Amino acid sequence: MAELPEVHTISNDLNNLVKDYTIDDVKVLSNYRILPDKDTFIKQVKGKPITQVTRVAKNIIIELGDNLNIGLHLAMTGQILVRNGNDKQPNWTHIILLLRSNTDTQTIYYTDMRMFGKITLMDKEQLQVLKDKYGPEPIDPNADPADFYERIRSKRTSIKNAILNQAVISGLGNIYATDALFLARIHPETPTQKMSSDMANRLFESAKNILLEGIEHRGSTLADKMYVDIYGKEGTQQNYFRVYGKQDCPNCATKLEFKKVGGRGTYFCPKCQNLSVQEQLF
DNA sequence: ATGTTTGTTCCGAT
DNA sequence: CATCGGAACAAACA
Repeated sequence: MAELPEVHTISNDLNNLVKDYTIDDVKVLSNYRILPDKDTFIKQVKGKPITQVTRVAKNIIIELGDNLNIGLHLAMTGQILVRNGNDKQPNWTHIILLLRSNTDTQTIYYTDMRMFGKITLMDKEQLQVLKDKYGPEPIDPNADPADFYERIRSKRTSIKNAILNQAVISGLGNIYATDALFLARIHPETPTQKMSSDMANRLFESAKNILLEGIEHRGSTLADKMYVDIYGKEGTQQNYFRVYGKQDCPNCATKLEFKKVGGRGTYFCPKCQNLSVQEQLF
């Protein structure tokens, strides 16, 4: 659920709220996946100041200074929620952080319905290893479309599969990838080997634009409401979806096709995103 | 009730 | 040996 725009919104808000707070107490309520292990996590984190909250691809990084970082991956149903101390504990809470500044306290709940996410304690070196796993982000001003093209062409799969591979390009998930392909007018099943540099440029630009739009709209909240910001508020990008979850092409009103590509539900316009049209362009 | 659902990793096949 | 596709992970909903 949490793709780049959602993680970006959460990490920004969290940084604004709790930067320079101290972690007063940590409660772990389940056998959630915590690395290296639960006891080490509690011991290492307790009493540490939060120097900054940042983001690496779809990971939230809570920097504690002293060469220590907490990496949070929300996967599909993870949430970070701020509630008043006397509010009811949210469903599926696994971890509670009690934070304190000179003048204020905050309670942060980490929840995850399906428990696909994980929490990793990392030193500087491990954080670098994590960063190195990821391809460039389309929203990075330094990212190079020509490099993107090379990465695409090094794969032998569908373009949809390739852009969901975070080592090729990071930040896209199924929803934004689907809309990015529509905006670039590229059929999701186009073999990467058939991508022209012009198609790659278009796709890179579309991916950048759709992710920036998602950030502007503070992410997308689907019917299941699994993504909300740290205050429990929904995003609005779902109101701007081009083809994801839609019936008809917003461009030509043709009935959209739906099929599994790489195991993921994929919507596309058979007319606007037509393989043979692309070959003509090439 | 069986089939779906957002992300990632791992295993078997190619 | 490297790479790719698909299953698996867990839970809720239709």
